Order: sequence, then C-alpha cells, then structure tokens
Amino acid sequence: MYIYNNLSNRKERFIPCEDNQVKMYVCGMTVQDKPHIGHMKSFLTADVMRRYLEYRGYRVKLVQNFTDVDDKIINRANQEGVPYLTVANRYIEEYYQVSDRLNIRRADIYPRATEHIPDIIALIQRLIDKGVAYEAAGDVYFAVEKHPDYGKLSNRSIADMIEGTRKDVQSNKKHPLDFALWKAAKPDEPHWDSPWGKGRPGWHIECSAMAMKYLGETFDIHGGGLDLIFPHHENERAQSEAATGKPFAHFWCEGGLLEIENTATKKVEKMSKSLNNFFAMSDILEKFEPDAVRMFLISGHYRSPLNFSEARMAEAKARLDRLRETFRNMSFILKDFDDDATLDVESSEPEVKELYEKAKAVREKFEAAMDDDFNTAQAMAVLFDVAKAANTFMASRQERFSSTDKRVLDYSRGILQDFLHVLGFSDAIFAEDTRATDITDDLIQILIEVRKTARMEKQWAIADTIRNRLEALGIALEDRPGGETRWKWK
RNA sequence: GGCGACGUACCCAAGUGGCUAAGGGAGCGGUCUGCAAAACCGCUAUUCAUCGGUUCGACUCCGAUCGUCGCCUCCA
Repeated sequence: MYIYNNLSNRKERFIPCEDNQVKMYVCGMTVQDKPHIGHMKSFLTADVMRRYLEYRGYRVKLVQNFTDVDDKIINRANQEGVPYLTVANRYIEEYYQVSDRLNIRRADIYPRATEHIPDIIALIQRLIDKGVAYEAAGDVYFAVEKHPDYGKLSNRSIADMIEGTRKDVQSNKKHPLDFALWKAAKPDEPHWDSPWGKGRPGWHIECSAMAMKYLGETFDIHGGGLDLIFPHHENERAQSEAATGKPFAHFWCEGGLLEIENTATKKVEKMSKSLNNFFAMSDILEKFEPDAVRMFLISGHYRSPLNFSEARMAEAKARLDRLRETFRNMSFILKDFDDDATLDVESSEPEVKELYEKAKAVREKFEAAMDDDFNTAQAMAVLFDVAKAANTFMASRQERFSSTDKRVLDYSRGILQDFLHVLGFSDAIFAEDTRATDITDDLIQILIEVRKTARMEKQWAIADTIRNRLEALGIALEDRPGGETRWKWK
C-alpha cells in the first residue's frame, strides 16, 4: 500500500520497520478545553488507518499522548481557582467519553506529559550532552542551527523563517528560532526539579520522549493535524533525531483541518480554540448520532480540509440512513433465514449473478481505494454501489424471494457489514434498534392490524391518524407492495 | 512578504495523459401506493476556475492569472 508522506511530499510504498508490526504515534490533545469535532477528525482518521492496517494483517501499536501541563491549562486552572490537574483530568475524561461514543478504538497507551518528567529530563540531558541544546537562566533551548535538517518537514529554511519572525522580547535564546525544551518555573506554577533548577517541560519534548519510550527511537507513522507540522512536528523531529542520530518517524501523516464558515465575515476558517469558533464534540453528539459524524468525517480525503456545517452533517446522516434502509430491508427478508447451503451462482438467474459479482468485487475495490493513501471517499463509493445493487435486486423481486435470492442477499449483507466495520462504523447501522423492545413491537403490531382493518374498509382518516400519531412518536410505517406493513424508528 | 495545499454539476466529493468524468445529498419526472414513506427507473458537468504551452491527444503534465484555505505565534 501507499501512504502520502509529508516529509517527502509524495506517496511512498508503506513498509513497516518490523515485519508485521506497525508503530504509530498520534499527537493528542493539550487538555485545556473540551475536545471539538476538529480534534476528533484527527483521531478518527488515525482510528481508520489503524483499523485498515489491522485488516491488512499488521499488528498495530498506537500511542496517543495527552499534554497535560502548559500555559493555557495553568491559566484556566488559575481562573477557576483549582489545581491544573483538575482541569486536565476533566478534559481527559471528556475526551475518553466522546472518543468511545465515536467508536474510536482505544489507543494502546495514552501517556501523559506529567507522568514522564524523568524521561523528558533524560532526553533533554542527552541533547545538552550532544551539544545541540543549551541552558540559559534555568531554561533549556534546542539550538536550531546545530541541526542541518531543520525545516525539512515543513518545507522551509531557517533563513525564510527569520524574516517572518517577530522580535522575541525574552532573549535567553542564542538564536530567535531556538525553542524551549525546559522552562524555568515562574512563581506559583507547577514545577519539577531538574538539573537546571525547578521548571517544567516545553511543548514539544514530551512527544519525543514518550514516543521513544513506547515505540522506540524509530517508528512507522506519526499523525496529527496539519497545523502541527510547524512548529510542533518539525521540532519534535529535530530534537529526536539530534538525540538519537536515527530517523524518528518514517511517515508523517498530518491530516487536513476542519473548517467552518464565520457567520459574520462569511469567510471559511479553521475551527480552533483560539478563534473560539469550535463546536464541542459532546454538543454535536447531542444532535447527531456517532456514525453520522464518522460518515461526515470520512466523506472526503483525510488530507483535505473539511468544511463543517449542520447541513453537511444532515447530509452525512442521510447517507447513513440510506445504508441503514438497505440493511433494514435485507433484515426483513432474511428474518429467520438460516441456511448454510452454498450459493450456486453459475446456475442462477442473471440478477442473482449480478448482485453476487458486485458484492464479490468489493474486497478488491475497497482494498485498492484504501491502499491508495486511505481513500475513504472512494471506499465508501464502493460500498454504496453494492447497497444500490442490493436495493435494485430487492425491488426486482416483488416481495417474493427464493432461497437463492436470500443467499445472495445474505452474502451481500455480510460483505457490507465487514467493510463498514473496517471503516469503524458501529453495529448500530445494521443491528435492530435497541429501543424496540418486544412489547413495543407487539403494541405497534396491534396498531398496524387495526389500521389494516381500517384501510380495508377505506377508513382513510382512521388509518392516517394511526400513522400520524405514531410518526409523532418517531415511528414510521411503511406499506409494502404485498400488503405487509413494516415499522421502524425514524 | 515566504512556504504549502486546493479550485470537478445546485451542494458535498472521488478520479484518470486517450474507452460512458465514481459515489452521495438535493431537485424534477415516472413506477409502486387510497395517500404517504422507502425503494427502483430516468433526468440534472459536450465539461473539470481562467488564459497560454507541451503532446497525435489534457480535466489530468508545465507556466501565468484569478480565487479559497493553511502554516510562518498557541492550535488536532
């Protein structure tokens, strides 16, 4: 398979460092506020990559950090008058909640910066010993000019960057682009003892220390948002490779940002905490189901920006409903279908053969799409193709299905389920709605029968009242061509 | 100003140096239906921002122009 590498600016053949093992690090959140849907785009992207890699037979070790000490967390804690870890823990907890609801599989390890201070100090010391970092008044800085490769990931040269740099007031730095590995503690700040006095880690170093600790000095894939390329990932790479003399991550896979239209200026801009234009993931989940969010987030390519709006979410929901409808219709037909005879395609009718061929081709087409830098949009199109074919097939049958018909539908359903799972959709799409308890079903069946009688007597007002009242409760009735009436939650 | 990405139908969105430019949403017409809903069938890009160039041939490669976005400061 091929994955786009931001380091080389092109797609490269993906070959893991170790045979069957993929080691992956995703830059997690600085837990200063609620996770918003832009954050979750990154993590859901990583989740899809991981699931597909596993589908492909790799064992994946995924590490995703929490940066739980930084200026903004400290500020927020001061405003609230609580310890900084209270703030951090609160948002970490919320992260887990929304992540679980989105069916994002848990990473293998979620290391936290504050729990790795000794590792961080050791790494900084290593850099000082190598002569690429220096201490100045209790701070420690990485000397950018000592690292010849600096700027490669973000495609810029030190000279270019200096032009755009504002004058830095604090001048413990030897070079304006040098960045802090360790910051001397200001009064009343959280701090730890270190060889350079009391202080706390700078922003980038924790990722290097923790990635190396859990994945080794070289690993396969480094993910995160595109806005992290500079300075975060550039600095991470520089300090890591300066320390070890080895490549840090092989593939740098930063994803496109979530954008949103500014209602005042009509301009599209990235969703971020600093612009205060974000939609908390928890709020969106009040309104839209998790699978619809997933459908929305994978509707384009992960490297492209994605524009958020309620209308787009509603569209994603409609896409999801289309698939769900197909599954519902299959389920009605396959109710009590329990037959493990093999499908004899050769002697089947052309319609059966056609659906079978469509479903059978999914594996190859889906893999071709996903092997090409995780093209989820293409992959979804492949699945929609089969859903359409199944719908067409079902519509062609006038509600009478032979066991061969059922076999090919069962086969198609299995294929669709398998591949929707690979993309991380939950069983909620194809499983029966859990709100439908048996008694509910019985009660609705009674109403359906009453309505049926009314319809036979052409008492349309009664029939429609039943349907409308149920509709108001979120229950939709469908009269099928054969005279059968089905119900579903809307 | 520097670096990078992008501009495909009403909307979202994949894609390819030459075979009908995927898929979805929305709309319209039809089938089915007492009416709906859902589904199915048909229609909605002679064209891929604009202008040049390379080529037998480009939407796809190159250049310019216009537009949008991101990074250059904290940010998934």
